[in-house]
Amino acid sequence: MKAIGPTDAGFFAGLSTSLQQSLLGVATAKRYRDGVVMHRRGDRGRALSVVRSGAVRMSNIGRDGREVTLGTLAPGESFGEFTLFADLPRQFDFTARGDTVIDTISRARFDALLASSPALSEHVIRHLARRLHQALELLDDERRLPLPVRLAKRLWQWSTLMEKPGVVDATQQELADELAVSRVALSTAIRQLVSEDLISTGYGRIVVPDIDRLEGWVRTQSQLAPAGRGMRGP
Amino acid sequence: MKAIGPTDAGFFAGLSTSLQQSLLGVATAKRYRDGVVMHRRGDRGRALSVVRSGAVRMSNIGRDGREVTLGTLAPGESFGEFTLFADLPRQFDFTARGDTVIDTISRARFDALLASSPALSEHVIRHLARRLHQALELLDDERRLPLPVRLAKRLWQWSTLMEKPGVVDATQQELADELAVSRVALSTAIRQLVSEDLISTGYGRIVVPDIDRLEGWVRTQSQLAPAGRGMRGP
DNA sequence: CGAAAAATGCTAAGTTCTTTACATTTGAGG
DNA sequence: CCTCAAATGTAAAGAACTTAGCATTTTTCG
Repeated sequence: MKAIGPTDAGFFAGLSTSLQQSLLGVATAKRYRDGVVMHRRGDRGRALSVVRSGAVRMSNIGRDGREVTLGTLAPGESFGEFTLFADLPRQFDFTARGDTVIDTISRARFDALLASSPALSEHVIRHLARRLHQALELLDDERRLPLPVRLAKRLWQWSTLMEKPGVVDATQQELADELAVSRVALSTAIRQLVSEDLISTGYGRIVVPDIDRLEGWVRTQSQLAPAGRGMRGP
Repeated sequence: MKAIGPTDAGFFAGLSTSLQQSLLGVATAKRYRDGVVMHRRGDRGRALSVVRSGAVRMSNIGRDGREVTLGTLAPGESFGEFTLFADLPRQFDFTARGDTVIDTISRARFDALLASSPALSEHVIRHLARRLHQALELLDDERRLPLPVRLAKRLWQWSTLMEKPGVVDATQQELADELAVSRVALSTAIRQLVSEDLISTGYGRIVVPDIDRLEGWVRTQSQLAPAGRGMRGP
């Protein structure tokens, strides 16, 4: 899965160039190979991390020893906010997916910048609010939408982030993990989307021939007001 | 469901008394009767709301017209952060549950205070980080834990918030909505907890005789490091 | 090229949850 | 106290998903 960033959810999105440079100036780049565990649940390291390249998988281990994936962070996206802003230990395991480079900013350095820059404060607030919004939407989707729609939505989102828009490089097992279902269930959902000509499959890849049409289908199926651009009140 | 606040997640938790008073000073109290819809998805009203008494249910309407509850906010908890900090429209419908009083602070007034108080800024950041943390934990729980454990966890959390600790006043239908399962499935889960002597049932109520034991059981079943007080790194 | 590894396709049994339906119990209000 | 509405208990059928297993296709790499 090669993604390009930064995305809307990216930590730097909407931040002034000068502040971006201040932050990157105090950041340390670290490189991780595929599969390397960067942080474990419970760790108390205090730092904000931004994915520069590659991807980071957030996961947890169930009582039966199996991993449950919570999501994958694309370049531009960040993690470690809790260790920095809420003084909480790491909530999940963080694993590099593919060769991955992470920019890390220590809490001390971040706090120093934060103290001297109200604009950065505002930005962090906006960033956290957006992240929370996304998390709640994900929760809502998982409760409300049938699997094929959830899959389509995820594919739509990813297809726009990929190096080649419309080509999602991920195995069915990885997609199944992302959606927290079995590979068999995912396979069935894929078949449905294929039969509607919304996607086509390849070896280790899904191709979305018409991203806009997929988006439209998702909107129809989830049947909610756009809520992105949003409707005036009464 | 009568709860007392403010909780850990409450907006005012950890905020200095003087700032609390400044905020409440510019707040407007509004009263809603049981079942009244306060905001609808897509509304663009910009204000932060804090539950003073009663409760607020967040929900959404699926394509088949049925409501899906996302959670219930107890006294002290807040909503509307997105409209204030991320300039996003309302994500859900907000409905009063029982007679409910809400303190509302307009965006303009909040921003004014925010600009003049770095301490408030810090507080908002901490608050949002905590909320995000909770949301991700909920998502993780939903993916990882079987229904009886999820139910037990919710009951444990609620039982500590209630007016009478250990007594959760909610119907099985309401609990089922909270957990996004059918009443039949919830009933089965309740039976399991009852058979382990962790809870007992009443008419419109669940009684938790030993909250600590319930907490211990949940921890055993979810089998994760405490992560609250948390383990040093290597 | 050829073998091994990885990924997909598919089947079948078993589990969990939903839907629907109805009987029973409990509490509220006249 | 009595009636009715609300809440609970339970059963049966069906849908969705899991688990396990194996065959087939595709890629990788010696």
